[in-house]
This record gives sequence, C-alpha cells and structure tokens, in this order.
Amino acid sequence: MGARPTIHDVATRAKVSPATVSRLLNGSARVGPDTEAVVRQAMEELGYVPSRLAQSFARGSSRTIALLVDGDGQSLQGNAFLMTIALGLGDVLADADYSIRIINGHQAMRQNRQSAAEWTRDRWRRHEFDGAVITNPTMTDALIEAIGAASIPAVVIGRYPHAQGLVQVDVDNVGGMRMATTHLTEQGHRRIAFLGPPPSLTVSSDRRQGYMEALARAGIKSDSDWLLETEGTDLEAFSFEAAHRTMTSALNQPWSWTAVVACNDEMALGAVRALTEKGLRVPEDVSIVGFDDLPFAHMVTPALSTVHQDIRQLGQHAGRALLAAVEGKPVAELTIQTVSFVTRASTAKANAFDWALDLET
Amino acid sequence: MGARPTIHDVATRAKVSPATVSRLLNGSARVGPDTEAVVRQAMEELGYVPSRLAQSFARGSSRTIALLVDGDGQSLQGNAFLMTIALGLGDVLADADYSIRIINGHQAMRQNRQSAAEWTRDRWRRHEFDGAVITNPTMTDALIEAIGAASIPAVVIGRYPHAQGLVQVDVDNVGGMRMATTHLTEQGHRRIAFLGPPPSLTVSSDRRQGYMEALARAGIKSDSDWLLETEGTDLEAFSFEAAHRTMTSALNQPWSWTAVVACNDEMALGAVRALTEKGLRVPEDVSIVGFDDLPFAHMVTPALSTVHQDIRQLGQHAGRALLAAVEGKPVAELTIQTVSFVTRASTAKANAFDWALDLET
DNA sequence: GCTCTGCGTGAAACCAGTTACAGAAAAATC
DNA sequence: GATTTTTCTGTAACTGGTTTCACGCAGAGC
Repeated sequence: MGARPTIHDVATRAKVSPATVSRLLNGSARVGPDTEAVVRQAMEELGYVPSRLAQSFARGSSRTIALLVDGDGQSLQGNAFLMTIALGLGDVLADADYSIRIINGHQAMRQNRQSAAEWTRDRWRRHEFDGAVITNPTMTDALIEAIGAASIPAVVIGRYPHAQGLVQVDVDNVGGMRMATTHLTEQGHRRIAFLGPPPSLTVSSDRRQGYMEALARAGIKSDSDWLLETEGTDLEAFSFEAAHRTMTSALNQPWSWTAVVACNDEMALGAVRALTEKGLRVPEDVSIVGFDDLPFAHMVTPALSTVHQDIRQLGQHAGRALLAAVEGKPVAELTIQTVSFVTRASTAKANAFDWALDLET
Repeated sequence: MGARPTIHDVATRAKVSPATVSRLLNGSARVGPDTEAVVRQAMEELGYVPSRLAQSFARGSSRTIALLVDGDGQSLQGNAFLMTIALGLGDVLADADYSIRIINGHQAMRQNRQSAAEWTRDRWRRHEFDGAVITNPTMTDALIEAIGAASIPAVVIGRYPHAQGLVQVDVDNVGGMRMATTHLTEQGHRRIAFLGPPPSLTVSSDRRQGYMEALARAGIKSDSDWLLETEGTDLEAFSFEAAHRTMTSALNQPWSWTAVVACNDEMALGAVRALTEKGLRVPEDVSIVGFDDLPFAHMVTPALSTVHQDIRQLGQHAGRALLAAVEGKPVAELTIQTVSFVTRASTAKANAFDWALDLET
C-alpha cells in the first residue's frame, strides 16, 4: 500500500477529528463508546501505528533513559554486569513505555574533544534521554558530579560517597562479606586472611568492614598480617592479576591463616592460582571464598563458594528509582539490596591440626 | 536563561532565517562566511543545542539502531557477549551519529500478547529504530525470518541458514576449531574426542567440521567413539551442565582418547570438572581446549587453551554492515572474522605411553 | 550593456502528533 | 421547564527543526 497512515488518515476515515483519535490513543480524555468503535475500526483497517518520533516531539520527551557506560573498559566481566543491569532496567521501564539507550561516554573525547561530562549534559539537553543510570566505578567521579550538578534525573549503581542528591542503589557489601567470613568461622577457621584493595573505594572499604565485623562477632582478634592488600589503580587492584601477585608474595613468607576471603570472585581465582602454583590444594589446605557469584563461579573447579547477588534485580530497583526520579516523585536516597551466601566446593572444615595450632597460640 | 533556546531564537539574534541556521548546522548547503560567523556567535551566546527530538521528527528518522535481545535468557555469559557487541556497534555507529537502543523482545509477550516478531515490526514502523542487530541463537528463527520479510535493515550475528537477504556477520568457527584441534595433534595427540551438541545449529556443525578437517589433515582417521554428544534443547546442549553429564557418562565406560576439544569454554570447564571428579588431571592425563576465550578462560586453573575471538571487533563489523544496509548501500552478504588460538595450561604434550599405545593399534 | 549562470538567503510548507480552548449536546439538578 | 453541570468533540495553535522553491545579486560571457 502507499505511505504510512497518519493520525489524520484515521480521523478522516472515521469521520472524526485527529484530536479525538489522539485522545483515544492515550486515554487523555474520555471518548464516546460509538466513536471509539468507529475509530478503532479505522485504525484496524489502515493498520495504523502512531509514529513515536512525532509523539516524542509533540510531548517534548523521548521516554528514553540512558545507560552510561565507559566503553574503553575492556572488562568483559563488567560488560556482563552492564547488560544484566540493562535487562533489569528494561523489565521495569518497558512497562512504563520507556526504552533504554546505551551511551558510551568514552566516545566523547574521540569525537569533539569535549569532556564526557559536558558531552553527556549536551545530549541530555538535546532531549536524547530523560534520565540516566550510572554504574560506579565504571565512570569517573567528575562525570557523576557533573550529572548531579546538571540536575539530570539519575541513579548511581554502587555507592558513591560524594554524590549529592543522586539516588543510589547498591548491594549489601558489608552484610555479604560478613556472611562469607562467618561461613568460614563456622567451618572452624580461626585465622582468616582478607585479600583485597586498600579501602579507597566504597566497595572495597565496605567489604573489608564486613570481614572485620564477622571476625569480631566470632570473638577473633584480627591480625594485620591477615590483610593482604593488592596494588594498582582503582580498577586494577580488583583484578585477577593483582590478586595473583599479592597472594604469591604472601606465600613466599611464613603465613598462618587457613582460609582467605577475597574481595571478589576474580581475585579469589587469582588466589587459587597462586596457591596451586605453590602446590597447595583448595580447599584441603586453604579455603577460599569470593564475592559476586559471577557466571563462571560455579563452573570452575573447585566450584567457588561466594556471595550471590541478583544483578538483574538490582537493575530493576534502579529502574524503579529512576522512573520515580524522572517523573518527579519522591525517591529513597539509597536502596540496599540483600545478598546471599552460596556454599560450594572451595571451602572446607578447618582440620584438626590447625585447630590445635590455634589453641596453642 | 529561561527556556531552552530554539533555532528560531538563534535566527532572530543573528538576524537571519532559521533555514540558514539549519543549513549551517548540518552543512546541507553553503553559507556565506560572514553569515556563518554571526550565526556561530549567536549559537555560542545562547548556548544553543539543537533538539534531537525535533531533528528526528523533521527528518523522519531516529538515527537509532536496535539491539534485539531475548531478555529472558539468564545467561550472564551471553550478556557479556551482547554488551561487548553493543560497544563494538557503538564504536562505528557513534561516528555516524547513530545511537543504540536495547530492545528486549521477550517483553512483547508479557505486554500485549503479540508475537515478538509483530511487536518488533510495529516498533520499526513507529520509527523507533532504523535498523536492527540480531544475535543468533538468542532469538528465535521466526523472529529472524519476520525481520527479513518485513525488509527491515538488519544484520545477524552468528550465521543463520534460512536468512534470505539478511546480512550476516560471524566468526570463523570451522577455522578456529581446526586450529584448536591442530594444536593438539601437534602436541602429539592422535586420539582426540569432540565434546559438543549434535550439529543442528550452524555453530555446532561448523565447529565439529573444523575438528574433522584438522583430523583429516593430520592423517588421523576419526572414530565415532570420539564424538561425545551433549543433549538438551539448542541452548542447553551448549551448557556446562550438559557437558559435565556427557563427559561423566563417557568416563564410566572404557575410552581411548588423550585429549578433548570442547565446543565452547563453558563445556570445556564441564569436562574439566568431570575429569577431576574421576581423579584425572588436566593436562597431565588429558588435554582440553575450548572455544570463545570467555573472560574467565585465563583465570581458571589450569588456564584454558582456547580459540580467541575479538567480539568487540565483531560488533564493529556488524555496525559497518548495518550502517551500509540502513543507508541503502551495497553490503557483503557474509563477513567472516578470523580468530586465533591461544595456548595456555590446559593442554600438554601427549606422553610416551599414549604414543606407544597408539602405534600398537 | 544585456543575458546567463550560480551562489547565498528568506518565506513558507511540512513532518505527525498533542493539547488548550470553546462550543454543542446530553444529563442532572432544582 | 429552565438552568446548571457534565460529557463529548472539533478547531486551531503548537512542538523545533528541515527542505523546496523562488528570488536577488554578483560575476562571467557575448
């Protein structure tokens, strides 16, 4: 058939005004039952679908939310996280007829020498999106602050200390780590190391705190020798390689712990590698727990005991919060999502010898 | 201050017509040098940014491409793949001022009881996007065919046999598997098993073919006992669990191979688990290779030897192809991207004993 | 000096909806 | 039965750009 039918065509065919069709379409006002029937039939016959372009334009809103990513990051791991968040957002936002657009801040530089923050703000002003989701620590602090300052409705996933007025959604890092550590104490471990970056980011400090709390609750006096700190920039310090290096050098000196809690799964695997290279077995010689329950955590051998978080649900929380923010409704400043510990094969009971050793000291 | 400046405000301030401003903005016609200076200054002073909503509307195109995903899939692994593809698309499309929208076909059902295919077609007709990227086997055949039939510009990632006129982009599955298998023969292995789903999908049949070819080239006569077939629906048959089951039952019978090539990394890990449970060591007792080089492949112990594919680059290829398709330029029907084999710790030389055994038969 | 060409520019139509306003008809109230 | 209220519908302005067409003006060609 010819060109795409417009609301006008429908109106003509149904012998009503376009206004009436529009009203029927989005229920903005009441329409008589017989009129409705006629119009619906006309729409049916013409196969009419309203142009979203025109709708957005007329309404002055694209009903789109932006998922801000920093596309230079090579981390496939992070990508899995992001896409899962995106799906969670979609679960919530699709019902409200919003769609999700991926905006890669890193491209700003390449394109117009603008800062990512300015660039994002411009795109917001161009009505490319109504609100944004930012994942920390993927994005730089400057960007997050700029978003806040421009008063763009936004939610930050992963806590961010300096965000003013920004809505935040995060998993219970301290609770999760407490559960992981407690699992080890319950298995009889008394000397437990923590492998992680220095507490410069909220994630790392929260997780370390959870470890500390669990120790305290179990009546164990923590030892600074048990703090295995990785090195590198913020993101590097969370990596497999950093964990492997730190663990290897720790094993080159005398050590006393029988279990290690790693700041995330990737680092747990780094530890496993280092241990294996020294001829030690997991979990027979040392138990290991991780955090995140990444997709591969149950596939590695031994399967990793770790803290599970429902990332898609996290995305849904973020979606709901953002929706409220965009529509100007009141929003909780901070939503913390609960996590759970899953016991697999990388942890085992502390053996009798270790018990004895511990009682001795 | 006050309201957002429009092209009209700029025109008034610069004492020209809006048409001239528009022309300058997108270089659609020449503008005198002095006019240009005046207009640019006016834009600067007002802090003018054109409304993308209005632009899209006027041009009748949203300059958006859709990344079609099937959001019910729980596979975080697949999510990493999708987001990486998205970033690759972005690398190419952002330069052409296109943006990427995630469209989750699975939500169609929940929402309007429409089939995903109809739903997608409607959204296309609503001008929500100009072209689409489909990843196979995430999406159903029906959808892919419907997209083709509706003549929506689209590219399929991963080959799809029944696609007519659809542009396809894929990695070199047969070449990759040939390399992986050849690596094993070069290490002295003569009896090599293939762990994978039956060849119902293009991916699986291509990969199996690569294995066969490598065997043939090495002068090895393949044995049907070496074909370890997993079971389950298309996607399940590619999973860790399926591989683990098949491998376990294979090990409960006498077997003769000294190495196994798995259809993908996940399945390789399933094999490692089964082997380990039987007290066999990787790679000392049996060597294993995978395919995909997923992010964790180098983090597991032993690190997995596997076929590496540059997924982001794959996304870039797809982006270029789609761009051409959208703009009506000629496009190569099929782009095959080369892959490389990376040797890590899960493969080792066949030992002398096995050699002897082989010569004997 | 007159016509021809081409460049730069403005006026106005156009894209496809939404919505404020007003008016007519029907229903409710007194 | 007259008045008020409510419900339904149409008219027309508006969203902010793009693009066609026509025209004025300058330099080139004769």
